[in-house]
Amino acid sequence: MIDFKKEVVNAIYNIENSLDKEEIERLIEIPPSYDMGDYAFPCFRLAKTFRKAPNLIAEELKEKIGTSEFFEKIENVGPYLNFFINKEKLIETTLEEILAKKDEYGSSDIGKGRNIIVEFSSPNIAKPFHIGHIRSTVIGNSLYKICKFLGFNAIAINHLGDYGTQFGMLIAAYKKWGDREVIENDPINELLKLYVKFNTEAEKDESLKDEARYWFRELENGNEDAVELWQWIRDVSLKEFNRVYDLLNITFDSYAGESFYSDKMGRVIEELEEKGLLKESEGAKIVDLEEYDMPPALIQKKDGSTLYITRDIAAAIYRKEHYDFYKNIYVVASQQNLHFKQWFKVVELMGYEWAKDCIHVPFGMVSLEDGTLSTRKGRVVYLEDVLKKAIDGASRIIEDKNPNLDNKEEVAKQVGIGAVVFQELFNSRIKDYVFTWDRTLSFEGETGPYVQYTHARANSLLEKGNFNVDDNVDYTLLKEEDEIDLVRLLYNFPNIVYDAFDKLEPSFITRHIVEIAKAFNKFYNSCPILSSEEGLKKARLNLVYATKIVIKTGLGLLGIEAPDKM
RNA sequence: GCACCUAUAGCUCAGUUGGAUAGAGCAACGGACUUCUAAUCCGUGUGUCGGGGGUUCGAAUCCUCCUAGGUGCACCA
Repeated sequence: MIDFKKEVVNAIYNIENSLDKEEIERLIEIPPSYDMGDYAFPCFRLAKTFRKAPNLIAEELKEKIGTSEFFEKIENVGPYLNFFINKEKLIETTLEEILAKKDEYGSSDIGKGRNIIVEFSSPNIAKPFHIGHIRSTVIGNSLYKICKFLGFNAIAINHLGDYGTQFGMLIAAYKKWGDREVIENDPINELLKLYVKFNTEAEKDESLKDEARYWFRELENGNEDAVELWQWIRDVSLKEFNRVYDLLNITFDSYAGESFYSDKMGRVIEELEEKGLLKESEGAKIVDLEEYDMPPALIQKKDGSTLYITRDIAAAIYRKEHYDFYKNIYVVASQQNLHFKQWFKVVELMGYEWAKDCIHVPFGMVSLEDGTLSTRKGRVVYLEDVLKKAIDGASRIIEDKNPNLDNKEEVAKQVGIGAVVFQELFNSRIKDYVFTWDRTLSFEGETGPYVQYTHARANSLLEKGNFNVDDNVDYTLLKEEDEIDLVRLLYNFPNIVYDAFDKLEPSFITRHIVEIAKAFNKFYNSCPILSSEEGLKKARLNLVYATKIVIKTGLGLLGIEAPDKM
């Protein structure tokens, strides 16, 4: 595929060698509107070296630059040198590339032979899977898919919260009040009840907390009774979680959670000791990070048991040894910024150069209209309910608009889930947001269903037009502004995918495929396709086909399906 | 108290490494289905880009101070 930006760089470099190619490339920008050009070179930077007004420089450059087969026009406007891409070349190179590569369009092999770990979702066992968990789950899944698409060997790890003092509480509570059968029937809710009851009782009776600590220690020491109970609780919880993962169509390569590292902590503590990093403080063992303006990292409690941070360090070391990762990515809420900063620093102090390859991908909080999520205060929205309501909503609309659709249930599921996931990946990760049913169940405007609908429309055209791939197409017939605008967006798709990877920001892709859908719908409304004369019809159908491919690929990278009919 | 994050149209948000007139969706109003799926398209926008100061030829974007909201700061995860 022709790289037009590179051609701009070459054209400028050939006549002006006071700047190197990298610098020219950095300076090139995209004008605010297409009628000003596709690329622009601002001459302000040269003004200093030449001691001349930038608009004069632009004028001189224009004189010298001549013509190029890649650009139909090069103009100087004020201090800018504007490049207008040769549209015929743009259309031809883009559509040929997409038709040749199909669902590989936008992919690459830059990650070949490299392992990237993406840790995401990581819910706590025995607690409900609620709307607060959706972000890590959906963002992580998308990053995982993006990494794979770029050729990396991506590894999805669900770092289950299946360990810690809370399990001591659960075991203690179960021993006191638990009933196996009742729990089997509705595991999460019943376990949650036990957990809540334990907490309220513990407020009255301090000794309960000692009991919890006792049971957690027993669990760490391998007490058979405790381990059996823990395993059972883990199993029933995971079964519940899997219902949601199935709905979302998400799978993991590993469920090695906190418990997996329970026997790998001793080594970390010894190593920290050997390297002289561990200090005794108030009976606990810490790594002092004062020098780095951070509170100390608490590695071991005074009762000898370990903490979250110890497990994360042990996990990172294990992963480096086991997967030899190129990057080790954690999709975890921004509340834990400090936690990650601390233990990344500890790993660095241990002398591991790969500390720099550990990356925290933070995201903002979800709250409800009446306040922050709080399981104990009953302010909770279950993720499964959200997904089911979205599916119901999609179902109703299908009944209304397309009651003769074949596989209505399947499509309702794809559209409903698509709406929720898309909404989740539409804004920058870092923003907090308030969950509202209205927004989640909206299927119009910049939404998942809008993009899916566009895809279905494209597919319908291809079916009715009996489209089949044919190399003998005259792309020069595509002259309409709406056609070219659409092609421009398709042309940029690979760059957008790369940016999404580079910034670990799936919303770049979400926004771009919305732009593509908008451009397509505009084209659809302004250009007749099936009723055009044969040559033009063929060229337009190829454009429709290319659009369908890119939308489907884009949605796929977000973890959203693209039904052919809806 | 200290640290980090956020602040752009009535609402929800884009705005790429500073650059040419700050853009979408929703909501509101008006228009387009006997014609390729109207979950669509077209039209209508008087924004102190939270406020002050600074750097720069040029700032929503960088620096600084302030304001508001959020989050985090030792035995939970």
